[in-house]
Formats: sequence, C-alpha cells, structure tokens
Amino acid sequence: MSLRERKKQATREALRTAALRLALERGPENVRVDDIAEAAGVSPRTYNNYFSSREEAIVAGVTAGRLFAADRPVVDAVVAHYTEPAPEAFMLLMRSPALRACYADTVTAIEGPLVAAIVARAPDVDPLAAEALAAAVGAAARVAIRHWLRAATEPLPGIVVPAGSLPDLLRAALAPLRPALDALFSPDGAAAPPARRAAAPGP
Amino acid sequence: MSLRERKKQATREALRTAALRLALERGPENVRVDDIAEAAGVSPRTYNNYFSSREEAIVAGVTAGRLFAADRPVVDAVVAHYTEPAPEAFMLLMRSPALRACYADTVTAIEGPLVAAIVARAPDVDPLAAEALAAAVGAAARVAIRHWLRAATEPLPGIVVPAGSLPDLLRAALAPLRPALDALFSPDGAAAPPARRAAAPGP
DNA sequence: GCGACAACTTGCGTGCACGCAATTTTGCGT
DNA sequence: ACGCAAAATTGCGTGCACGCAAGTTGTCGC
Repeated sequence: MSLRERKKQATREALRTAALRLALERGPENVRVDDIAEAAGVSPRTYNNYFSSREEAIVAGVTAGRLFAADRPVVDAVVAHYTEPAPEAFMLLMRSPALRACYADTVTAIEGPLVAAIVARAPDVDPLAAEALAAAVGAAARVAIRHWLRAATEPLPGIVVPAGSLPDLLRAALAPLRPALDALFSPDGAAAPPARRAAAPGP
Repeated sequence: MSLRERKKQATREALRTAALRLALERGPENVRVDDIAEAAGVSPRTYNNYFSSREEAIVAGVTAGRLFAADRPVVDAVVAHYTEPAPEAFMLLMRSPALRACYADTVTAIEGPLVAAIVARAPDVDPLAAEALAAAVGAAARVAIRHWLRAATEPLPGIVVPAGSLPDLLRAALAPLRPALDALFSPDGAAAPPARRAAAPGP
C-alpha cells in the first residue's frame, strides 16, 4: 500500500477516534466539527473531505472495522452482522435523532456486498432485480433498527413497545422477505417465474 | 377547514409554485431559498418551516397533488402511481443530483398508505413485518426510479444502459418481491408460514 | 536525484438548516 | 365586541456542507 493511501487511512482513523472520544467525553451535542478536526490535527475543511456530516465520524468511530460478510443465507448473514457484541460506546447512538438516523443509514453499506452475493449465487437474475432485492433487505433491516433504537430510547411508560432484541426484530422484519429470497435461490418450479434475465431484449 | 389551515395550505402552495416557476425560468442552480421566499411573500425563515431543504419545494411543485391510491394489488398500484402522465416540468428533476435524490426520496410518501393497505387486507400480519414490507417495496421502487433517472440523464454513449420505461423498470424491480407479497395475501398453505403476529408474546 | 504531474490539504466565501425568543395573527369563549 | 391562549411568522445567531482556487506533498518516468 502506498504512503499516500496509508496516510489517508491514518487521517480517517484519527478523525473517527477523535470524534468518538470527544463525543464520549462531552456528549455528542457538545462536539463541533472544528473540535474534531483540531483534535485530529487537520483543518476543518479536511474533515469534510472525509466525512460529509458531523455525525458520520462519530458513528464511524463506533462501528469501526465491522464489515458485512455475506457467507451464509442472507437473513442469517444480516442477523449475524448485527449480533456481534456491541461496543460499550454504542449507547452514544441513542442520544440524538441525528445520530440514530445516521446509524440507520449505515445499512446501505451491506447492500453492495448483498448484490454481489445475490448475483454470485443466482447468476441468472436480472441485475436490477438483484439490486432492488438488496435494497429491500436493507430497508427492512433499517426498519428493524429504527424500532430497536426507538424502543431503547423511548422514555414514555405510557405506550408499551413490545420490542425484543435486535436479532429478533431483524428476523421479524426480514421474515416477510423470505419467500422472495427463497424464490430467487431455488431452482424454480412451475409457478411464478419471478425475475430471470431475459435472454434477449424484447422488441 | 379553519382559516388557519387554509392560509397554511395557501402559503405552501405559494412556495411550491414560486419555487417551480423560478426553477423553470433560471434553472434550478440559480434559485436561492431567499428568492423563493420573497417570490412567495414570506420570510426566508418561514420557508424552512414548510420545507426542510431547498430542493423540496421544487419537487413538491412538480409532483403537486399526486397522492398514492392503494386500491389494487400493490405492484399495480405502485406502477399506476408512476404511470400518470408526467407534467412537462418533470425534466427539471434530472438537472441536478440533489433534485434527483430528493425526488427519489418521495417514494417514502407511498409507504404510509402501503402499510395501511397491507394491514387492511391482511390484518393478522405483524405490524413490524407490514412496515418492513412497505419499506422494502419503497426501496425497490426507489432503485427503479434511480435507474430511470440515471438512464434519462446519462450523456455517455459509451456504456449502453438498457433501460426501458419507468413502469417496466418498476415491474422489473418489484418482481422479486412478488413471492413475498403473494405469501402475505394468500390464505397461507402448508409451507413457510411467514410472519403472522404471535398470539401472545413468548417467554 | 529531478522534474512534471497528480493527489491531498487548506483558507475563504457562500448558501443553507435550524434553535430560540420576540412579535403578530387566529380561534374561541364570554 | 373583547380579550386571551394557542399557533404561526419573523429576525437573529450559530454551525455546517461544499465549491473554488491556491499551496503542499507524494509518485513516477527519466
């Protein structure tokens, strides 16, 4: 790896770490972009060359190094990815709506590997369909995460939120997509040939 | 409807209209929030009480009055919603990435009616599952719209984008979700009972 | 080594989103 | 008609994202 690349990674890491440390120390509300940049030893402008919002560096600091492994059935892979022991800094993400939203948006990171896995295991599917299905899985996961964050945050004893653990919520949210995933990966019976790529574009 | 409410709607409408008119006249790049507010006769601060981004008012001006009718099978309803003749101002939305993104985000507007339709037609499903499924449909639709916008914008003759009409793209993107939707609405056979709500919360 | 080129950083300026508090407008009971 | 409480509008101040045009630093062929 070139020196350039190593320095870039180092800067990214420094920003992540500084953002997380400051957010833990003062609470995320009291951390300015300028503070993070200064703590990391770069200019504020450079911060926005690496992260496009104030929250991004913080959640990156929390979720640093987690990468999605699509090495098993889709639902299990997603559940497993969110079952890894959460770092103790995780509670930070509940403390502001902006952080919650930003964390919920990180599910898009699994969509890339997901389309790759889908086309690898079912090479005949329409690429658009694969992308759509991956986005659908991501959306369902995002709903589960949103519910979980809300349940964990909700200070109102008024309404009962029957939320469970995140893995359970994920399975519940992904459950309705099971038929779609099964249909894609099965050798396909008679009824409802779902989304095979056309051999040649029609007239 | 109260006078208050009518004035609010009038202001909203004025902002929408002004934003659209200015964007058509000068191009969306050359329209400041202050211009829209002034043209609508309100303060710039008030603009952000109605729309939370500069682009929102413009796309609201284009898509004004369209509301999603979930009065038929889900896929058909979505396709129908995006098959209505596009207003001639529609080309605006292709002219900037921010506008495209903002328009793609309007699919979230169909998710609300969608969950309502799902629980209305299949009252036994887990509410979380219904929400997740609606979000999945929205995500797939968003993928289709993104592809369509990209294909319509792409100025490169290099790579062939075999894109079709938006309805076709929507059907292709929603196709892999068909099994999931069918499974939800069918009276449910033997295999794979997908996501019925539990009678009582487990231990 | 060295020079040219590309990539990264930085300062600056602009436009934007939004919290807050003061002010105006509306709805409604009397 | 009147006045009060709720709601909407507005100005102001702050922090943020990002385009642009220097400056600085790594990379590669010679």
